[in-house]
Amino acid sequence: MPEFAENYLGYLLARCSYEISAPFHAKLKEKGVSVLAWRVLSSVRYHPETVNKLASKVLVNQSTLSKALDRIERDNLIQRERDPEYRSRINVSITDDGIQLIDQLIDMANAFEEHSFDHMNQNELKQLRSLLQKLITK
Amino acid sequence: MPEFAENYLGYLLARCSYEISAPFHAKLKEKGVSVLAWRVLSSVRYHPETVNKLASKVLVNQSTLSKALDRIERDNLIQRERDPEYRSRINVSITDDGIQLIDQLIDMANAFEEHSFDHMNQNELKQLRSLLQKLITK
DNA sequence: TGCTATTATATGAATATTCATATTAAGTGA
DNA sequence: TCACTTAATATGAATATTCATATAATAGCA
Repeated sequence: MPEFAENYLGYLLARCSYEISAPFHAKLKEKGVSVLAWRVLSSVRYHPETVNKLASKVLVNQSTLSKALDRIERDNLIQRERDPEYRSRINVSITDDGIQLIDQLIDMANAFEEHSFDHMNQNELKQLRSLLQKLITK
Repeated sequence: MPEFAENYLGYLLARCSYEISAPFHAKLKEKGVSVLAWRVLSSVRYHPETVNKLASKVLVNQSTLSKALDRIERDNLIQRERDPEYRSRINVSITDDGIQLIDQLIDMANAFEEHSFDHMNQNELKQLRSLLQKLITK
C-alpha cells in the first residue's frame, strides 16, 4: 500500500470502487461495451434524460459525454432529440436495440453483485450502504 | 439518481469516490498537477517502486503509467533507473523537485481530509474505513 | 422589440489512455 | 551454451478525454 492509501479515505474509496467494479468492467469489455455506455444506457433505461443531468449521473464532464453519446447513438442504442418545450435541451432516450442490450447487461450486473460481497454479511452491507449514502449527502 | 445507483453498490462506491475527491482534484488541476502524478509522487515519496507495482497502486494499467511517467520524469519530479539486481525492472524514485512538490500537496490533501468529513462522526468514519478495508481484502 | 446575459449542448485541437505488440532481461531445461 | 518461455517495461496506432470555445435557445430588461 502506498503511503497515501493508509492515510486517505479518498484513496481507499477509489481503490474499493476500482476493485469491486473490475470484474464486471472486464466482462463489459469482452462484450465490447464501454463503462460509459453501460452507465448511460442504464440511466435512460426507463426514461429519457437531458445531456447535462446524464453527465452528472454518469460521472463525466459534459464534453466527454457528448462525444460518447455520438458513439452510442451511432451504434443505434440511444437517440437524441430536442426537448419540445425547452428547445435548447436535448433528450437522450433509449432505442429498442438499447433496451435489448441493457437488459442483458443488467442481468449480468445483478449476477456480479450477488457474489461480489459474499465475504460480507447482510448487516455489514447495510451499514456500508448507509455510511456511503451519508458521505455524499451533505 | 439513475436506476443503477439505487441498486448497485458498485455505482455508489464510484459516486462516493468521485464526489469526495472532486474538490481536491480541482485544486490539483489549479496547480497543474494530474491526479496520476499526485498518486505516483505520494507512492514514491519515501521509497522507490517498480513500474508494475506502481501501476497497481495508482489504479491504472501499466501502459498508461509508463507514458505518465514519461511526463512526470520530463518535469523532473521522478527519475527511472534499472534495478541493479534484477535488470529488467525499473525503479521509479522521487527527485528533490518531486519532494518539494509532493510535500506541499500532502499538506493540501490533509487540509481537505480534515474538513471533508465534518458531517460524519469519528465512530462512523472508523466503521466506514473498516468496512471498506474488508470489502477489498478477500 | 432589440440587446445582453445565461443556459444547454457540440466541437476543434491538444492531451491522455488503451490495445496490441515490441523490446529487454531472466529463468529453465536440453 | 542454446533455444524457449516468462516477466517487466516501452511504444505505435487507434481511440477517448479534456480544455476552451462555438453554436443555439432562452430569459431578462431597457
